[in-house]
Amino acid sequence: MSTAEETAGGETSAWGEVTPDAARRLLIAAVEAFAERGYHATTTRDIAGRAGMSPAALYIHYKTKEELLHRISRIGHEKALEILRTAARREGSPAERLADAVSSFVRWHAGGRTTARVVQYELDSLGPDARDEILALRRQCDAEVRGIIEDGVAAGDFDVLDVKGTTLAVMSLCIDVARWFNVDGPWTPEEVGALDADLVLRMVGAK
Amino acid sequence: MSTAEETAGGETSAWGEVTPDAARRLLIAAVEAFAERGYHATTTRDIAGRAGMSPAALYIHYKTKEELLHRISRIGHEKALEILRTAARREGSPAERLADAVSSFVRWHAGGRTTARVVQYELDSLGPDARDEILALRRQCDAEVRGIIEDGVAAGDFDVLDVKGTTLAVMSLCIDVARWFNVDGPWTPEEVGALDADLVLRMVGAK
DNA sequence: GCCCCGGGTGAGCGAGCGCTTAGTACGCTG
DNA sequence: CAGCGTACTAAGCGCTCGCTCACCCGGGGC
Repeated sequence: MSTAEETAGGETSAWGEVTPDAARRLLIAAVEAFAERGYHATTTRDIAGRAGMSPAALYIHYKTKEELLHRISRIGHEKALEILRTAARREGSPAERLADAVSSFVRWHAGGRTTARVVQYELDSLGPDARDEILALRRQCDAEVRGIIEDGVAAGDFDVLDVKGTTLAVMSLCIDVARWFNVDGPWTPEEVGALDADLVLRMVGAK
Repeated sequence: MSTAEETAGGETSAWGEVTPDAARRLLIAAVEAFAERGYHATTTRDIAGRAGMSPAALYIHYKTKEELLHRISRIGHEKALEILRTAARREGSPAERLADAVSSFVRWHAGGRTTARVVQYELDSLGPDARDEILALRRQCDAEVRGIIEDGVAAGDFDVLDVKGTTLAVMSLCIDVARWFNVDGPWTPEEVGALDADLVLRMVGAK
């Protein structure tokens, strides 16, 4: 139950759009199980059990186990894109917008590590069609960040050698947080967000 | 066969210490399979098939499928540690040593992406004892990088707010290469290594 | 009051899993 | 060339997987 309670605070609210209630409970159970053990090591019995239902109940709301992963992945990527888009399109200098994008994106990866892990690392478990759909969302995420960096370069605020490569490095810094961040560790999501935002501003040579 | 040939050039040579020949072939087959599909999605039949042997042959050389992952993970981490240690202990300024560490570590993740993926992302598939052993090696890797950064700070060459956090960010940049690097993509391992080394020097505020 | 229908269950199917066992081919020793 | 150990295979065991099916239960319309 500790995991359910742990995620119940900050993460569960993100799945409010999923209805009916039983389908949402199954989805949340799947996120937790996939994050803990990985997609292939998770059984449908485990997911149903965490949701307090029989194994067969899963198939009333989802056609296959993969559909669960697909739904989670799409909703998660849409949320990630929304975070980056909001930061990219706000008022402010390129440096402010980049720092905002990085710190909020990192906070999402650290605070919602359960979801972020599934979203970032279980892509290869999807079939080709679903993967292609998710990859398109991922490219849009990259494009938002690249856009900010290009703005900074155009304005003369940033000093960047390789915009595309630097964009990828910025994304690496944010995404890899989901791999190492530990809720019981020495940092809060806010602290890591602030630290990484500072490091990214250094990377782009912000004036 | 294309995968076998692809890795045969740069990666297979790293497994020279594994004997006898059949055990090495099985290990290389396992690395490829684990990297492509993940540990849990890989079957022992698949590993044996790639090595041109029957399923039962695997159990002459390895007690379990997990032992294969354990062996791969240990050898890989030892190689990673050796790379970082060599860079950390060479002659030169902290900036030169840090750039060397990052570029060679990144080259290893990009060029040997097959191996690096297994080493960096399949840790949780190991049992508790094996995982603890590997985590100790991982902490040693972090310590080597942190040592260089501390040297730079002590010498007044670097300007760093949070040494521990910056170390983690540097590791993130390197490790995440294994997630996104594509052999058919626009960059060579050397180019990514040089780019990331430059970005890391900016992160630590190298003079 | 009865029917119906959507959400749920218990039991279990076929398939594929990790791993074992009985038997075989082969090279080395005397 | 007999004897033996090592490396390997064909067959298959017991189990668990994703998923299905026959049945059940409770609330709304007539």
